[in-house]
Amino acid sequence: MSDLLERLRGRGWRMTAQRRVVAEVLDGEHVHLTADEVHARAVAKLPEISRATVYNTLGELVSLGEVLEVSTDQRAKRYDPNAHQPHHHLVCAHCGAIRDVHPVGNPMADLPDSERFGFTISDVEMTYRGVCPNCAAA
Amino acid sequence: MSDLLERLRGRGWRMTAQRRVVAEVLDGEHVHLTADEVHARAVAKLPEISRATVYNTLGELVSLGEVLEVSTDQRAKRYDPNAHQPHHHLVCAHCGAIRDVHPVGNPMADLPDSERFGFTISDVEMTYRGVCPNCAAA
DNA sequence: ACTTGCTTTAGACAATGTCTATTGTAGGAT
DNA sequence: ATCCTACAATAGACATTGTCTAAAGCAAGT
Ligand SMILES: [Mn+2]
Ligand SMILES: [Mn+2]
Ligand SMILES: [Zn+2]
Ligand SMILES: [Zn+2]
Repeated sequence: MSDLLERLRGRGWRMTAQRRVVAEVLDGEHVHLTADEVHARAVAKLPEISRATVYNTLGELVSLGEVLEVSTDQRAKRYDPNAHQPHHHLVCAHCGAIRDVHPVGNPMADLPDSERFGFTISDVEMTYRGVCPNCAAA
Repeated sequence: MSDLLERLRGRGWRMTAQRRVVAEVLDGEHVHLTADEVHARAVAKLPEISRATVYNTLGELVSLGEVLEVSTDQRAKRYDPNAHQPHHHLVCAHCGAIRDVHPVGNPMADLPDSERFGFTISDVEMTYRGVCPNCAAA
């Protein structure tokens, strides 16, 4: 994720140990951690990092478009580093596991004019729900 | 909404003034109130109703399948009496206005097997976002 | 090395929701 | 009509998630 850090530095981001560990924690595929999960993992690498800094940094990464906020349940928001490839989510109703998915088709086109109520629509968010293989086995 | 009350009584629901006003508040189309909004409107009809009772009653109505919980933002959950007609939502990104919508097509079929990760999928939730005519005018 | 403005921090505060112990009451029994 | 009792309502403590503030720390340019 050092290309992310380079990009951020180029955008005037002051580089600190705290910001580096938050960026490191958010690396990977199908990563959708809550702020407190990010904090717990960041503390493992940098014990003195505070909760406020994790929230601040996540908020900045979201503003910069480098991380997405995802709400698949009504609990804590989740932070998704897969911000550069549009996608939707598949969520296990039992354990909460989240996978990135890419349905075919154009859901925008599926909403008739008569159902648009004069809105200018810019975005559709799809959440598939079901039971993951792990939970089905148990 | 007295058919709802009849149905509930038939299911063994003890009828109280509090439950009646909550059910009354939840009557209508495109109604998506938060628990505290329900409480405020219930208080107007029955000043002594408590916040806990509103939460309890909403939770029961959800369990009974008579009201849906909807989360279109990461703020408070919203309670939707339109529980018997499957639908999705169109949300104004500016003022939060919510409309019930019925897109055509079958979004379940739009998720290829290779993207299902072994899940047994039971449901899809779609949220269209845009700007409502009111907010566009201003 | 110095300076300065950005960053971090602890903890107070806020919003939303849950739980508990007590009091009240709906509706059936008499 | 009155009584009983299990179910419901209530106040307020508590929990979770997130925001804000004021003080202290520090990155990076000079
Ligand atoms: Mn994702
Ligand atoms: Mn609805
Ligand atoms: Zn699962
Ligand atoms: Zn609007």
